[in-house]
Amino acid sequence: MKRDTRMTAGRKRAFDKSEALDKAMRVFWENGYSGTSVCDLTEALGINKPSLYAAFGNKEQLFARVLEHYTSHYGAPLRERLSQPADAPLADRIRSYMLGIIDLVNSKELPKGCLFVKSSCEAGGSALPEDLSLALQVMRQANEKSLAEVLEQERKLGLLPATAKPKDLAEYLVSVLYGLSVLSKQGKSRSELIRIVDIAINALPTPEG
Amino acid sequence: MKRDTRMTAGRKRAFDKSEALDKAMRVFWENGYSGTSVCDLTEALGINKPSLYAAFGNKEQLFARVLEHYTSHYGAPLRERLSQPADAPLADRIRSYMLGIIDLVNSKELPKGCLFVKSSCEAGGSALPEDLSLALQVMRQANEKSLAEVLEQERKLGLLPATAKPKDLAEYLVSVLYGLSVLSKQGKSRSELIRIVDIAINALPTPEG
DNA sequence: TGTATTATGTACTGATCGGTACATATTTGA
DNA sequence: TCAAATATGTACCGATCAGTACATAATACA
Repeated sequence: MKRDTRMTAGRKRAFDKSEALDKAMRVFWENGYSGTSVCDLTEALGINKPSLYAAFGNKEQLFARVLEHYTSHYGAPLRERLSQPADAPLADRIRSYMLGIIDLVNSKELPKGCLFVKSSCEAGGSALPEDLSLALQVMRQANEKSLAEVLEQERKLGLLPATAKPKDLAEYLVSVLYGLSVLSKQGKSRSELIRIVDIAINALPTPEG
Repeated sequence: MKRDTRMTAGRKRAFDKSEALDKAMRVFWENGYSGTSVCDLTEALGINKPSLYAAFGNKEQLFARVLEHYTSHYGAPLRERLSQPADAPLADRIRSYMLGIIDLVNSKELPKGCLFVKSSCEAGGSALPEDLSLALQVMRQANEKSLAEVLEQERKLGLLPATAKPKDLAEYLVSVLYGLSVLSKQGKSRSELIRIVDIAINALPTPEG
């Protein structure tokens, strides 16, 4: 069954599995889960259906791996901007993080918008299998928690007022980011999105005042 | 062909057309355009397919009417909160407007989230017909424009600084609202969403400062 | 009471959906 | 060179998709 790096008997896979995963991500990102057919996927990947099913299980399992791939390769790496130039002002780091999100949801080389937001919008009804809705829920909680933890840390360092509520602030920032991804999907330009960020930053409380 | 109010010969329609439209809206709101089948609709409406096609054309035309119904009956009426108690502070009116949106996207009697945001996320790819994507685009521009016009009016009245950019502020507010609808879909409570609004309001500039 | 007109219910269409059976091709290890 | 194992390509499965033909029922008007 499990092959990947190990060398066992059998014909070699004629396509690169992680390249295929990235291609599949773009198709789902473009058309959504229920808007993507298995034929759409096999055409984009240049493989036949049995190869896809052998490599990834089925459409639902493939989408679950796509979500993993998306967050680990595209979403999560941006989070280090929140703490990375440790001597930079918090507002600057948050701005840098949000600009990173803008470049992700408004890239020329990727579908517009955010796959995670798009999938969340599909969740709940019959369009998305329940297991995938649950997976999204888990990812959302993890993302929100990591953001709130960064802000809590900043508060302890005195870069946020003692009265600031990191969880609420995190949810606010997430709300703006979600909105940016929808606006990007609707055709807004990078500079327009940046102007939104520059306004949104003003809502953050400062230590003195 | 056209009947509606006029009295011509022929069997009477056995269902209320506008009630049917509202029911159809809820189905699309729940499952999205590509996630909703015509059978889903006929079951929810309690009618047969020929009746649906005779009354609304086809799936795409029905969805276009659903979008109209949604904005005119649920979205647009909230906008008067932006100017209505004319003596109330602008921030209070904006807050009231945003709370109205929260109650819309987080109602117990309606599907969670915003049909408009959900549909926008489906747009672009092959999941949504191009004509519907265009219709969404038009609705988005109208909504944004009306919001910006209110803010421009306020600026002229001196309730916003002369340097304020109504268009940018409108896009910022829209961004937060879009985010709220996604967060509501993800399960956030009304009180959590209100806390986000109360933070978001802080980003608005005040005349003196 | 006809007759034209419209709606309804049944039953169907071809196309596409997700998924697979099966024969064939290719690889490793014995 | 042979056998076990894995991948590929073709061709198919039943289910569901959006949409419709057609016979029947009900209504307004003459």
